[in-house]
Amino acid sequence: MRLTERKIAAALRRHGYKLTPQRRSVIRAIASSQDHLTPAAIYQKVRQDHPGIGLVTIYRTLDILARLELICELHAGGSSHSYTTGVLEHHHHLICSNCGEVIDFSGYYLAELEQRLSRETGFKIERHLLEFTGRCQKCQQNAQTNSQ
Amino acid sequence: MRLTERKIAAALRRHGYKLTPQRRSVIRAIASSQDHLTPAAIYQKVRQDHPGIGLVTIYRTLDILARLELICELHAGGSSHSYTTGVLEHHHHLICSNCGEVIDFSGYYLAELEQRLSRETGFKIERHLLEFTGRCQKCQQNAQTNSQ
DNA sequence: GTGTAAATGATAATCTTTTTCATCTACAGC
DNA sequence: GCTGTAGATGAAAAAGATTATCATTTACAC
Repeated sequence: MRLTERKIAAALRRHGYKLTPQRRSVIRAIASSQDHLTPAAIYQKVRQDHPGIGLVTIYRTLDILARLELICELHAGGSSHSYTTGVLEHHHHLICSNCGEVIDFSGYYLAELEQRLSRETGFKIERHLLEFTGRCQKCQQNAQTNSQ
Repeated sequence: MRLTERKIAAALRRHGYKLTPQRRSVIRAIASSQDHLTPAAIYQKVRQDHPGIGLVTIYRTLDILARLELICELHAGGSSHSYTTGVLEHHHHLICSNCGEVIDFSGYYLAELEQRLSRETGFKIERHLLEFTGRCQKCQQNAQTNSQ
């Protein structure tokens, strides 16, 4: 289940951050979209409400939200990170290398491997990142059509 | 088993790329190090042999080598990518969030999950990225010492 | 209300990576 | 061994993404 705008805003306050209209707007932009958005895309969306907002504020807000794990950061191959609403349920990503579509999946746990690694290396594991990259169905079909 | 400098060089030639001293030097820098190196670090190493080399050449060479999968690209959290010798055996990364140490591990295959995802989403999966992040033993000990 | 610590926005700096283009060179073919 | 040429290089600058600085503004605890 995805976090709602209200829950994210409340969590922000709870952690001692001020709830400014700008931050609220950034949160709304992310929460209202199903996609993973880059800072630049969020900037565009937020400027519709706040024409004067600075890109800096976007970065700062994203940084806080990501640190609190209220949004989820995606390290796709591209030049820029992107973000989406945090989820209560842990999940991973499947990314189309052609069109960039991102599908979330979950239900597969790496706990066993994590324990083994921890035992063998002495690491205290905090996080993991699992991403698959490939061609989505649509892009496979397009590629076929174009080459025939 | 890691690829050697000679094998990488040969593969480059085989794919129709010219084997310039600069490229050879970049390959040597990567192959002679156990660590994952950033483009900037490789630049520093290579300049010892080729004082006149441009950073651009490093980027171009890394781009080719990564595309041919002769070296392996790491998307650590940091601001820059890093690279290490390609390996014949598929592997994953365990990264210390404090000191940046990288440990490779393998022997855990995601084939089953990959098949399931492919079946459920229609994706043709090409690649995956699995990274664990945590604190290495040394950094855990240091943290303890400092806080007492 | 009011004071203050935190947040904002403008500007500029920084850092990584890419583009452009004139010059150079590895190497295939002789 | 030469030589021609496609491909590679290096210098410089552009392009992007992100971060730092700082004067001004504002949310909110009291």
